This record gives sequence, C-alpha cells and structure tokens, in this order.
Amino acid sequence: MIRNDRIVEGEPSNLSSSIVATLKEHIIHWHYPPEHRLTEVELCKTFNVSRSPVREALRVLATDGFVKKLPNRGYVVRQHNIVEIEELYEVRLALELYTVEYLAKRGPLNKNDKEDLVKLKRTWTDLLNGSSKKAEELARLDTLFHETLAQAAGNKMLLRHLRTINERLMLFRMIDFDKTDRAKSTCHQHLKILKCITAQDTPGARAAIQQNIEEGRNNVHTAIKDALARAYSIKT
Amino acid sequence: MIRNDRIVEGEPSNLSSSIVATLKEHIIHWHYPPEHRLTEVELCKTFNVSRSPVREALRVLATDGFVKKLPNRGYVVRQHNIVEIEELYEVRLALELYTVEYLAKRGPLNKNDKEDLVKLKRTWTDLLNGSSKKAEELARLDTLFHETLAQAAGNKMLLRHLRTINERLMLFRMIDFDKTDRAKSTCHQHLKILKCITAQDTPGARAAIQQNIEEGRNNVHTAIKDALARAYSIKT
DNA sequence: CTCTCCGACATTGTATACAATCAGGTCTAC
DNA sequence: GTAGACCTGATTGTATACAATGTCGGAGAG
Repeated sequence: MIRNDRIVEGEPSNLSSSIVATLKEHIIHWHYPPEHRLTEVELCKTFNVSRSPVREALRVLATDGFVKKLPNRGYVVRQHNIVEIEELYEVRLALELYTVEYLAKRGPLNKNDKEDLVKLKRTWTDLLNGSSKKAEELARLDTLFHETLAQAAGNKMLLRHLRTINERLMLFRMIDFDKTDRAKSTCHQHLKILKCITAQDTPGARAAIQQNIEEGRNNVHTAIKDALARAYSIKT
Repeated sequence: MIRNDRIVEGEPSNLSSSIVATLKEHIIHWHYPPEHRLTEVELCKTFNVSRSPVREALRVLATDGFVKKLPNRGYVVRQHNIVEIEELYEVRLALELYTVEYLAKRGPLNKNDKEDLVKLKRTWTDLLNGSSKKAEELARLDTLFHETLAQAAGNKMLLRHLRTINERLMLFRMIDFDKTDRAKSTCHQHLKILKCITAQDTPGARAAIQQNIEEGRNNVHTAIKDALARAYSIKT
C-alpha cells in the first residue's frame, strides 16, 4: 500500500479522516461537477487505499450532506442549488442578528474577546485604506470576521452552526468578493458593525449586519443568475 | 449472523444505519451515563454484527457530536453539560426569532402552510381546555409546533438546523414539561405566537417566542441545578 | 521504595474476501 | 413485436484476518 503522500496533509493520522478532508475540499471548491458520481472502488484507486477508509469517509460526508447516498448504487456529490444557497445566507442572518444583538447588549465576555474585536477593527481599517487583495483572501478574512463575532459572544454551539454554514458558502463568498467595490463596502459595513457594538447601539448593529449579509446574498444571487443566463445563451 | 431483530425497526435496510439510529436513541434518552465508554467489539456483541457496520456507525455519530473519538482508544458518549444545553436554547432562540419575524412580515408561503398553522392553533387550544398529557407527549407536540413554524417559513436549511438542535434537546423538553403549570403557560404562549403572526405583529411575535423559549431554558436550568444539588446533598 | 523500561493486552486502523442487491440488457414465449 | 423472466456485471453490504498503536502493570535497577 502506498503512503499518505497523495493525500492532503492530514493532522489526524488515519486515512479516512484525510479522505474526508480532501473530498470535502474538492466538493467545496466545485472541482466536481454537480451530480458527479463517486464510487468506492474509483476512490480507492485515486487514493491508493482499500475500501474500508473510503467507505467510512463517504458515510461521514453523506451525513454532513456533501454527498448523497443512492442505496446500493453509490454516491453523488451534492452541490447546493441557488435556492439552498440563499437559504443558508438567511440562516446566517438569523444567527448573526442574534450574535450582534447579544454583543451590543452585553458586550464581549472577556479581555481576549475585546482584543479580538480591536484586531478586527484594525484589519478592516487597513483593508479600507490600503492594499487590494484577492477575492479568496477577502473571503477568508470575511469568514474570520463573522466567526470572531460569534466567538466573542461566547456561545460555542452557535459558532459551530455558523461554521458548518460558512464551510458551504466559501466559494460563494469568493464570487461575492469578485464584484467591484464589494471589498470597500464590506469594510464600511464591518466597521459600522463594530462601532455599533462598542456603542451598545443594538438596532444599529442589527441593521448593519443585515445590510452586510443581504448585500452578499444579492451579489451571489445575481452572479449565479448571470452565469446561468450566459451558459444558456451560449447553448442556443 | 443473526438478523436485524434486535435492532430498532430500521427503515433503511443496512445495519450501520440501524445502529446509528439505536445508539442515537439511547444517547438522547440518557440510557448511557455521561462519559460512558463504547468499544467496537462490545457493540458488535450487543448487536450481533461484525465490526464494519459498527465502525461506520460510530464514525457517523462522532461527526454528529454524539460520541467523542479517543484516537486509538475507542469512543465515549458525549452528553451535553448544562452550559451547552443553554447554548442550544439560545441558538434555537436565534433561529426562531428570525422565523416568527419572517412569518409575521410575509405570512406563510402557501395554502398548506396556512392550514398547518390553523391545525396548530386547534391543537394547542384543545390542550389548553382539555386533557392533561404526559410530559413526553407534550415535548413531542412542542417540538412539532416549533418545527411547523420553521416549515411554514419555507426555509429548508433553517429547518434542518433546528431539527439537529431539537434532537439533542428532546429529553430536556420532557424535564421542562414536568414542571407544574408549564403545559398551561406553553399553551398561552403558543397561541399568542400564532395570533401575533396572523395579525402581522412582528414585535409581539418576537416577544412571545422569546418568552416561550426562555421559560423553557430557565425551567431546565433550575431543574438540572436542583438535581445536581440533590445528588450532592445525598453524597455528603 | 521509586523510577524506568519492557512486554502483554486491549483496541482501533486497514486490507480483503465473500454475500447481497440492483440496473440493464437479452432471450424467450406468446 | 412486446411483455416478462432471467442472466450478468457493477456496486455496495458484511465479515474477518492481520497490522499498528497506545495502555497498564510488573519486573528489575538504582
């Protein structure tokens, strides 16, 4: 049997975790077309492992919703359609409205969290004034911003739910930040959110986060619609 | 090998799904003490199956957070502590505040959903006037109430997140409904929520759902505290 | 008496053999 | 020509053998 070489650098030392990580990575970045069929033996060949770890990996991915299991007939990768993407943006909104409201009302829990928020402020002020970054980097920073807020609210379960959502939205955040001026408007929105939180302005914080998230949702919505329209016009 | 007989009536025809279902059931109902250790071979014996399906089941439960994997040392059942339970109640609150706000603003999406809400109203009116039910049944109906609201809002992803939370809270809902008069106050709160939604009274709906959920959280909180205190006083 | 090292044991990790199931196509009866 | 039984190949489902790894206790040195 061949070593782990071909598999993503795995912190857990077992094959099936590595396989989960790589497949998830591929699926999230849309390296597979939607509805792409995955079979166990095929994956065994690509990873040079036996069926046991592959099976376990697929089963985990299936419960996480990244692939769908066809009984006795294998698996297909399960890409979210436009409706589900927008739904995920709304769940984000629900969770984050609650988060900023909480933060604005009660303030960050401890010193560390306060420092984190200060750091966020610096990051996004710098971003506003200075260097233009790639969409991928912006998407990463944006995700970090929102997860740091949840972290500061001190609710681990909420953070966990937010993370599972963000995991699925990664690619769409990149699409979002491809839009001209989106970076700049995000900076303003993020700074406004932080300001409202420190000023304990609850309605302001809610409004700001809502604007931020809905702008993202709208950008993604139009981008996908455009892409589909283009694809259609080429065909005909 | 022995048949599925001993396993919960499984709709999916494979062993590992059945094992997941049974184990989850046991864990949710606290049939295992917290930190109870589970080993593969032990489960093989209890279910009369080989290690393959058991392994897959455990791995799924681990990703769902029902058990924790100790590398190379087996699994322990992962019961939520009091803090996490309260966190889950807050995530519920975040999601449901958004739900009722959505419903109050835009109304239920279609005829079916409208009918569902009417049904809810009837159910909880009957409950208010009539028969007293067992805590278990009330917990079930309560869960159904809240999930029906999410359903009516038409956001499948939101419903999915709510369900994973409710799954973990089942036992605590029962504890909640053990409290005297909790059934009655729940009826009033639920009816108020429905009334506010149909009257498009957004702040009213938000306040009502908040009261409903926080009362539950408080009941569970004090019940657990009491139980722990009792356990402690017995010991000393 | 204590500390370290070693080895047996318990447990998971991986590979593979065999059984069960299902889709799709072919062959036959009518 | 068409319906239906049947065969076949592909694929997952299950069991088991073997490898790797970590735990725990006991023996021996200091």
